[in-house]
Amino acid sequence: MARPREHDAQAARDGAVQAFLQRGFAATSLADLEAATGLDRRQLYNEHGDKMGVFLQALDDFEQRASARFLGALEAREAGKAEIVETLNTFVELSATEEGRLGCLLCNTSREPVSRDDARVGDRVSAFFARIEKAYANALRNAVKVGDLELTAAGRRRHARHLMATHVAACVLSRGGVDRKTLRDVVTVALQPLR
Amino acid sequence: MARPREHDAQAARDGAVQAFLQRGFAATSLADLEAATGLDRRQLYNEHGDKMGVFLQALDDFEQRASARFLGALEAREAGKAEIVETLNTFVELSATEEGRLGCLLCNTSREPVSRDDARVGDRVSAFFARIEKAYANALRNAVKVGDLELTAAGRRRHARHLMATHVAACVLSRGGVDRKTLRDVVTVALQPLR
DNA sequence: ACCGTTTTTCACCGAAAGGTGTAAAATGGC
DNA sequence: GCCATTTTACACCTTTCGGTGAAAAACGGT
Repeated sequence: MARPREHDAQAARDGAVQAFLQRGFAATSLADLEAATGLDRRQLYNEHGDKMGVFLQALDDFEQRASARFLGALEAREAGKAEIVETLNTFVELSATEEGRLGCLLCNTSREPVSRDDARVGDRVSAFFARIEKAYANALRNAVKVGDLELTAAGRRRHARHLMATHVAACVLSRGGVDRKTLRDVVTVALQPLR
Repeated sequence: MARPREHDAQAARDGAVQAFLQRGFAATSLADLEAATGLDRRQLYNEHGDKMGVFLQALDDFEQRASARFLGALEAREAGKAEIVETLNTFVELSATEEGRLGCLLCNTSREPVSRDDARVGDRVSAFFARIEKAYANALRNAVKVGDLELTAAGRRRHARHLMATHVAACVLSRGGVDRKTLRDVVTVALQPLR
């Protein structure tokens, strides 16, 4: 029917996510995106309309991947205390890697002006924070059910929020260049109430 | 000797800080800075060399003001448990205000590419995080000395780092649009170990 | 009144930004 | 083989970007 696509759509999306992770929305130019995706800008625009469209897609791609990788354990039906400990420890180790130094695209974006200017962006950031909180709430609920923890419903919500804040702080501090030992201490104290 | 200055230097600096708070480094143009400071770009350049110079000055101005306002109590000689509680509660209330929605210039900057590209920027961000940790460490040390708390030296450091992370998370979540009640819960749990 | 010095103002620069028009290239259907 | 359709490639547009040259304006010293 028509000319077949030559480029790898998945690789292009990954490239866009990577570019935005490194430089943010404002500082990533179309030339940067062309280099990162291997696509001509005309193709990017045919698919996503404009730069913001490319960015929104990258936000969604990142959320999907990050959720699968870092929230999957917490969102699982059988998640419990062990999964909470495991997840936060993952971030400690990650902080020492280049990937950790890039931070989280959603958390990074929350500090960009675009998250205030465009509701679609701000909403995704808020939704991601809410999802993180919900994931920890799920694990806490199970932990209580299994008898690993004693908490009221209100207490569970409070702790879920605190763990979410720790999760976010880990991403932000990691990008800020804070060393692994510092993050180790942060997580150790944050996990204390679960002991 | 020469023509006297007509503009208010302090107001101009405050304007620059405000502009960078709202739009970050990359997305703030010289035209924005002219509007925010009331100065012609030529004057900005005569004083600070280039846009980066203006930004570095704004970072320093912000740190000085933010430290005086939010770390002053913690850094005081007589700071203790009460000051820790008071400081974190301040951020909870601040989150409901427009000022809170702007976040912290240093924390916001940590996700900008410029903080990775220019060592002068990255160093200021790291130094600010370290200063926050030190402020909490000071208050914790006093609290132990007075008998309000029981902690080893290592325990104090751990808790100082955790409080620093909570402090930073409060700034970031506040900018991310998280509501006051959520932040209230975060801080409540974070302060639990001090009870 | 004049001079040296500094501030102020404004016009201007090349480069890079985001975005688009258009035609060649590559297919399946007829 | 030709057509309709879609992808690809490249040149090009306007606007805005960060940054600068140079002259006018406002003083104090003499």
